[in-house]
Amino acid sequence: MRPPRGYRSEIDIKLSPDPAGPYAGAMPTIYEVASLAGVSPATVSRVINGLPVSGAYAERVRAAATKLNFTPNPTARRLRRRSSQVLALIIPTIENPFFTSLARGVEDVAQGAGYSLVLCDSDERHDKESTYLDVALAEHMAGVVLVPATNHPRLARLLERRTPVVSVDRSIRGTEVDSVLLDNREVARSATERLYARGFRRVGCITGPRETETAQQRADGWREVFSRHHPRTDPERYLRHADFRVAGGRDAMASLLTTRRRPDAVVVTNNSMTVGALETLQRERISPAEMGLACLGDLPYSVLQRAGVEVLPLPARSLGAAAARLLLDRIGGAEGPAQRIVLPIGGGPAIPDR
Amino acid sequence: MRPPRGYRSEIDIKLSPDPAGPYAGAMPTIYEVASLAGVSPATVSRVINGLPVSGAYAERVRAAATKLNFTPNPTARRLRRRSSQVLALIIPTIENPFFTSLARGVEDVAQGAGYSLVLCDSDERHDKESTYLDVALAEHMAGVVLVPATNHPRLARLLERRTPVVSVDRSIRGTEVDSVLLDNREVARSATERLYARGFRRVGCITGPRETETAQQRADGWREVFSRHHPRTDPERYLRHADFRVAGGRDAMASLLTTRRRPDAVVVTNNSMTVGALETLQRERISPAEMGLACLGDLPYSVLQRAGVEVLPLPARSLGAAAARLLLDRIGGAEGPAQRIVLPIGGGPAIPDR
DNA sequence: ATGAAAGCGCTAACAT
DNA sequence: ATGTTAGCGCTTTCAT
Repeated sequence: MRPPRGYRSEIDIKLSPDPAGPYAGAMPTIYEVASLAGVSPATVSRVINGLPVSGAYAERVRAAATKLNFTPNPTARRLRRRSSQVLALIIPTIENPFFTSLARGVEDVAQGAGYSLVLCDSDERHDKESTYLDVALAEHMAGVVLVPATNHPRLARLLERRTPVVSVDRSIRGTEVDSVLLDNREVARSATERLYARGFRRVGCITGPRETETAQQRADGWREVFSRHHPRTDPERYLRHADFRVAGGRDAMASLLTTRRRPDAVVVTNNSMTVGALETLQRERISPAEMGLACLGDLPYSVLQRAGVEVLPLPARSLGAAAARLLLDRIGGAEGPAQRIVLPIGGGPAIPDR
Repeated sequence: MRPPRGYRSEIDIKLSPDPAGPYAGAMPTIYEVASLAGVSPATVSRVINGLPVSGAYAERVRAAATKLNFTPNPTARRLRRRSSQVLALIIPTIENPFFTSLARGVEDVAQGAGYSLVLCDSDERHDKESTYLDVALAEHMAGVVLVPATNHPRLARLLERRTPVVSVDRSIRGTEVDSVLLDNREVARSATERLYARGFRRVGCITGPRETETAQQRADGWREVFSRHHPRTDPERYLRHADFRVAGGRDAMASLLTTRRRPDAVVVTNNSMTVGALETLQRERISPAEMGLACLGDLPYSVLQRAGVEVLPLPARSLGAAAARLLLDRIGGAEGPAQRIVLPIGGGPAIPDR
């Protein structure tokens, strides 16, 4: 029998939670609740956790807990249970609205299920991502939603410990984890076709890094349509790889403008690069009629109708929500091979993205 | 003497970290490191924490720790120390780039000092904010950076436990906490003056909710300049209160357009409402020459030079960084009355905001 | 159904 | 300088 801080025997009458006591600010523990209710700490624990306890006891414990303003200490709980009610979400950058939307989707689902969410910004860097995965491991997080910064994230230790991981937006080579993806090829195809339908004659493409899956797939979609329209032209002449950032889009557009027989429209495969591309067009005073533009993904803080930019919204929020649901299923013990969900793009998500 | 999992007496020869053992995925503990190094757990703890240990021992412990891939369990540590290396940042919405920029500022400083950051989205709601504050308390966070959703956040319990709190961007009525603010009045004044300088004759204003401090201060700045130009006009006729969101800006601009002797320019006091205002102008086909616009804060995903919008950047990132520094000072034990830092707006922050 | 007690992994007296 | 040990607050056998 140990004498924990604040423990009171049944004889002790002074039961008030002396608010200005020597340990002002200390949270009450189950021991204090137990002695106030006249039961054992174990019984308090059972009540908190919804295990079978006789009605009378349960009531007394609840009353005591309320009176003392008791909240179970999550740290102690986590140490003992070796698990927590916390999910990690690792995104490549918090400053791209696509990922903040995705985060909202994850958060909606997580919160609805009683989990809290820790948001981590990997800054598109393998080392930071790795660090956060270690944190998730060390902190005994219940699961991880990951937008991988590379296609070989260090998941080994996490998976060894059977912590569920779901990858979103980008897939992971080799490792068997659930993933929620977009039909990138289809969305790029559709964007390209719209520009041709609007009457443009030669549609170029600005996509992301060569080694990035989404960048490749989107380029593939564009290439397919382009080659149909220009069977004799090498599509690579009209394709630029940038880095998915504003500056990259700016430079890539500048480069396309100097191409011999330059394109009269461009598909830009993400929101940030579109902003850059527009900046270049503006600087060169090239009107929307001279150079058409399609953007994959929303530009939430832009007002672009006037500029005639063809925007193809991507269901970022749904992506996050679907990933979170998949993760919660696994946490709940769902077995079976890794799932691979591809979200429809045109179909309109149940949860609107803005 | 207890026999912890994985504990090995000095006699035990089998010292390899059997990777596929019965507890696959279990993290090594200081006990395992201790026995591998042939020292006591306390010594391991001392080495980890940089307390004085003889060179030879320290070396052996480090070798053992490396070999076992040991990481101290943060949960156990937190339980024991009653404190953690984690900061909370509570923002009203992750979907406004102003706050994500601010978050980057906090993160930069936090990470530099070895703290991790938990980002929470209060959704501008008092109840969610309150919940996150409770989480911060229960999780023994080292400190909280708060963009208050209301001017009376529930800080009592946190402060009772002497957890440092810094408010950013908005101040807190009554409570004595450090705060980092902008000179909202000045920035609004400056925006208004620019529009008059550009030749507009009657500059209206769209600001945030009546009860919000920043909304009031910005409106005050506008009112001051407006009244100087129109001493006989009631400024309230040219002021609209909205909710700092896109839809609010849209409606407020629509309302201003129907005003008798309507304004020929408008100061909009945040980025989101500016987007809404622009949408209305576009729909009504009102050109930038007919209706001037100034926006308080960056519009990172917009390309607005063409639209002639006067953008006044706000040092969001610096705001976050300054708040984090203040917080770390307090965590480090800095005493003294609550500080109130007002960041210069025009002066150009040391850390650029994009 | 309830209680006693061990122990999650670590740190901090205290003893040596 | 190093080791022993109690205990942070909780959950969970194991008895009763």
